[in-house]
Amino acid sequence: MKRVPDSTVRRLSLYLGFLEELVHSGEATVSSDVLARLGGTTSAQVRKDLSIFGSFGKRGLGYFVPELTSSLRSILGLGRDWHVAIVGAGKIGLALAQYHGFREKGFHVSALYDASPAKVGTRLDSIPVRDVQRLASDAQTEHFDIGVIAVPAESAQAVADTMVAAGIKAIMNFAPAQITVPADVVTRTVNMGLEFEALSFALANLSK
Amino acid sequence: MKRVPDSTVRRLSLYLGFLEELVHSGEATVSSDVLARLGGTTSAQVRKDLSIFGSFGKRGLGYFVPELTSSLRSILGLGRDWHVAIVGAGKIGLALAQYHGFREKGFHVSALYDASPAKVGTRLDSIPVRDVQRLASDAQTEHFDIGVIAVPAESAQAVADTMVAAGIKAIMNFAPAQITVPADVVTRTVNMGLEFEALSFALANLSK
DNA sequence: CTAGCTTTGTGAAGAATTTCACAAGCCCTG
DNA sequence: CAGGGCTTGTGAAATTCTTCACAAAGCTAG
Repeated sequence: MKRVPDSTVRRLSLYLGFLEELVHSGEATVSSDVLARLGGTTSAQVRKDLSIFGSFGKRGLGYFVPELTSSLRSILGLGRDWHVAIVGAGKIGLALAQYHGFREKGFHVSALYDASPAKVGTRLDSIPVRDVQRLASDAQTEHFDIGVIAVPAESAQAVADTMVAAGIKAIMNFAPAQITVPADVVTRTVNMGLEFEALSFALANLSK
Repeated sequence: MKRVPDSTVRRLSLYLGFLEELVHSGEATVSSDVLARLGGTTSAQVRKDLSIFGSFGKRGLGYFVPELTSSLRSILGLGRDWHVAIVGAGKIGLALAQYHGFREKGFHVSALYDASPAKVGTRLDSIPVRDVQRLASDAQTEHFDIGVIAVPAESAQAVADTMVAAGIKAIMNFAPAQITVPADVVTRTVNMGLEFEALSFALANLSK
């Protein structure tokens, strides 16, 4: 398939969010111009983004909201449930495990791991916290699509390695560390420190 | 000043992280090639990134680690403390308030706000949770550099408006919502849902 | 002091992404 | 069913970002 810019995927997710609101409010159609305004971009950009995947609109009319919504869902792979294993029952791990927005989007937290004996055995919202050493063997019976790293930077690479060994092909990393994985594994790192530093940079250079 | 690509700022933050480790391990100099390898980019990219801000290296030798570290700190505006006000004492708000990494980077959480009477008046790590209605008046005596939005999507825009009214010029938004602010206010939105959807897209299209 | 090795800084080339601009298609009105 | 008004889809242009490639400069050894 044609290479899809990361920025496009990001925007498609945004459009999907708006479309879901539009479905809710009963709008039948929407134009690229309206989507653009909601998403802070241009109508040409919206059309280009969509055109990568096909032709979804009707000239003179726009896009049918329910149709486009389900097309985007399918493009983004949201038509199914993804099984998520979170490693790290600290603040971030727990916040994610409890966040219901994910469940609705099809991300189902099916397991929660930690290395600390104090946490292993406790429960969170009916999800038991298991020993991270069991991850690889658990993965043979349960299937995990996505692994979430929510541990301190020092252990991030070790956890990533465990996940790779367990056959997980997609890793979301919340640790402020660079992780390396084989080419057939996808990773994304969310580093809040970086975001704040970008804000700091912008503030420091506001006037210039 | 010359426009600085967002991607460059991001990488500079990364480099800074590596440099801090190198300072720690006592390295005297570092080459663009080493930084590139640590950051998963190319040496030319590292040099271009730095060249936007000046000339920091010595030909044939590389960069002096302590010098470059402090240059980057200063470029990123990390030479000083930023006063942060968090609105929303839910999971994300609390996780941020308690995260010590920020304090070390100069981000000082000086106030925590919430709208719920049940939370107002409680304390977290010595930080009292105050009523969000007080934000604007508090801002007249205390100065807040950065506002963090950690509330549900529905109230995000209202909180942003309050922050703008309080004179805050930089907003970090963790709510899954688009917020609009005047042109002289900087915002960044961290939307975890979007990140997971990007992972979902990648998974769904792995083979193609 | 010179030769050889290394590494920076940077124009210029190349690649990727965004914006422009317009023909083609669809709907509605009369 | 013809004309006017919209809105899409898309090549082409413009812009932005990355990579290339090499002269300039520093360091070391002899």
